Amino acid sequence: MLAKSARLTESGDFARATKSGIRYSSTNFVGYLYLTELAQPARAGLIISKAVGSSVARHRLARKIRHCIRDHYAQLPTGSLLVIRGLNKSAEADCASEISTVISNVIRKSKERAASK
RNA sequence: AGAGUCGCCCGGAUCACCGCGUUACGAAAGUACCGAGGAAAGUCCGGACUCCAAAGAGCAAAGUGGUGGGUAACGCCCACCCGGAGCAAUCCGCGGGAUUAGUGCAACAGAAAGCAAACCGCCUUUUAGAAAUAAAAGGUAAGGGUGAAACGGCGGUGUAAGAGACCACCAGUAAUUGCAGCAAUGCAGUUAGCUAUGUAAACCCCACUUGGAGCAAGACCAUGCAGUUGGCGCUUGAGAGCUGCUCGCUCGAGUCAACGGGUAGGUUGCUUGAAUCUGUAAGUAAUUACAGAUCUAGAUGGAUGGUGAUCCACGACAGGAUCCGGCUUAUAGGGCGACUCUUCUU
Repeated sequence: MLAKSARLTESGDFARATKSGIRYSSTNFVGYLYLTELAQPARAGLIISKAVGSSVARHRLARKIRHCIRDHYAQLPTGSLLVIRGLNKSAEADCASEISTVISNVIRKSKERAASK
């Protein structure tokens, strides 16, 4: 789970991450990462599609994803905004391995882009 | 032992480590407590609470519909009545009014579905014919066939054949009397005319109930902006009081429309309540009264997850969002109690 300071809470931040951030898609998840110059800790948020299932199914998926993000939280750059989107089949997916590849790929892509600038 | 009916309860358990939400303590690190459901769901009823100045009247509209009781209230619950199903326990009912307010409808089939009717059949008379029979006129609702429903039922008298035309018994309707019951209603009797129905989830009539909007209610604090044009008005009253109309009442100097511009962040409401548990008393019961004990989520991008171990039946439906009382729907599996019927043994 994530501490309160590590959560994305405002709709403006969500819009910035999903529209302007770096994107990486796997079969069941989409990861967005947006880098800021702010000196505050990295923050993360979730978007779960209603196609995942009932309220219980969506809640369970959100808990699993939050848990996985926590394992990789230390790798995130300072001031970055991370958004994970859960797609319709993601309830049956193996969250732990898939989320870790998504996060590592999105971090790698952001570093490549920073280096190319 | 088998078959069945009804009611109630549980809804994986225990431990360790890491992690999350509120609250309390603490300077901090941190520590401690508590942390989803029987349906949290559908949002179908009823309330509490908040706002609409106050919540007035009539019509309209909507809802409810056996009787009595329970309740803050209900379309809910309990008991009883009536009708239906079942051998029974028990279950089901959208259960006011269809002579005595009125209008309408009854598909298909059938001759005929509210007043009038004869398809087949039965009977009589007349005519034709040697006869079988045919035709015409009339009588007939007992029989056949149709239908969810067919003009009370069965038997007899009677008759040309028939018919409540008449008789006995039975059923039903209306009026009425007595008894039982708070009542719905039941039981017993008398009289009458001799008697067709369904539909009110058709209009309608009767009785009772209902002002509107909802916690994104409402209150407070921040942040931010820019006006322009047109209409109607300033006590001879524009407009407002968020229901369709009318009346009444109140406020009232600005207001309405179009175009354009701005903000959409936080605090509060927010959980002690028609509360839960236990006991006693009243009541057939729903429920109520009293006493004692307990404090039991309060998030706001929204808290319950991960890993490991043990046990078993290997875990269904499913996640709070202002709060209660119900209803409805979903639900793997398991447990308890009461009752009915059948069979066997003593």
